[in-house]
Amino acid sequence: MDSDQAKLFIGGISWETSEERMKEYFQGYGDVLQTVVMRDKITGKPRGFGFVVFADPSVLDRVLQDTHVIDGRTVEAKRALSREEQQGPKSGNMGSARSFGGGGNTKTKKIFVGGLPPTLTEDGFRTYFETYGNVTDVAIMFDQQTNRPRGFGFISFDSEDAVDRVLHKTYHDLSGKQVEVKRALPKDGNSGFGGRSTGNGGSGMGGGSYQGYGASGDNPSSYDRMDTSRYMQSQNTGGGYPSYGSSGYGTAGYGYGSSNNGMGYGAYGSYGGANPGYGGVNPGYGSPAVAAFGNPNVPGTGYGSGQAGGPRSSWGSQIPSGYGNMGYGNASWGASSAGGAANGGSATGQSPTGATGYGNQGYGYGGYGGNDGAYGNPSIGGGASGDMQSGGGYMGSGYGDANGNSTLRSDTSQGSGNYGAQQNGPYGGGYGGAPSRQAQQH
DNA sequence: GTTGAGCGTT
Repeated sequence: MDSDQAKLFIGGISWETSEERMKEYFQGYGDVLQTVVMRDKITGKPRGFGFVVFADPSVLDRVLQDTHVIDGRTVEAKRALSREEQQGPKSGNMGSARSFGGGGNTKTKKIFVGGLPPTLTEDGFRTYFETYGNVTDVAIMFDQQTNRPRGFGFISFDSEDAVDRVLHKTYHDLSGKQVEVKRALPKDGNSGFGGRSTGNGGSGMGGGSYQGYGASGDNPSSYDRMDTSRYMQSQNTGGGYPSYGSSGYGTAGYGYGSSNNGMGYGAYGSYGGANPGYGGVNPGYGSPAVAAFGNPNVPGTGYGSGQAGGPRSSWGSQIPSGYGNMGYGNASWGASSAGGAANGGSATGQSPTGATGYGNQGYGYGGYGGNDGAYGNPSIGGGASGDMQSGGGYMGSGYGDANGNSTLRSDTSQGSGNYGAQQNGPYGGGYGGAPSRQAQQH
């Protein structure tokens, strides 16, 4: 993030130190766009650190060299870590992500604006942004109960250029107070592939090429079977999985059929290719944080991979949280981040839909070499990561249904082909059932 | 007391 380049973390500050005080202090080095003192959200007690954002990154060097005493405490200034960095340094390949982020893969023309002063009106909001282009929509969010401003809002433009212009700067001076702009997260998981940040997230496995899939693979037809995506976005209770798979890429050819229509898992499909008989088994399921079917014998392979559950929040970095990670079985996938990357471009990082786990396999990821019997092994305890769907019952039940039976919630009787030893999960047996043709051929 | 927090409605 550009703004992070000029942002410093200030640690060890006094509990008495305010934003104002910090600003006064650091103003001595150059223009300060913003200071913030972090407090406990509940108690309001200062946590002893904060951030300062300078207008000009070049002053950082001086700031970093000096020692600083504010309100009687010697504080420590360090470069602020981006969230990506916090999760695990990725040898600085972040920069390359840029071309994706700003570029043409973005569909959303909506901007999230954070840090709004409570006094700001929608008029003021709009007026400011109109200088960047045609504003088509403005919204300042209020708490539904208290009716108090929540401090953020949205602004929509009619052109991507305008959006780009706005995003060129992360901080905007709106009637005296700095606000922060970011691309809005697409609210519905399908639209958009809008996630920026390209999730080069990890893996380093040529995320670029995935992006390609991410973008082009979008198969609109999948929308047809989804009612309102909004609806599905909510918990997966009961209804089973919405067809996350919006993807369905490769639809034909890859056996991604939507054989499970209605039932949810739909599009997953398999890749059956290399592993006849496993037809149904498909990485990712696109389901949120589904742990992959790991081969228990391969520790470290990333079941939940990616950030199952996503640490803290994905705001800010908007990293795709690795839905649909596959990584099952094979260590070589292990990285699971492979999954993350694969989904990367499209994962919204937020929406349970979207982010289908396209069967990476078959796309050159080296087979999943997983060992066959492993699937469904009850010991996997798979669900692990699934913080979104508690219970993680996915596993347990044999997917891959060799019968090509696409029935979800089938009972054990479907068994023959099921690898799963038990039917723990609410999702019953053999989902994945996918495209029978592959599963059965042979 | 040392790396935040925020994503809707039509």
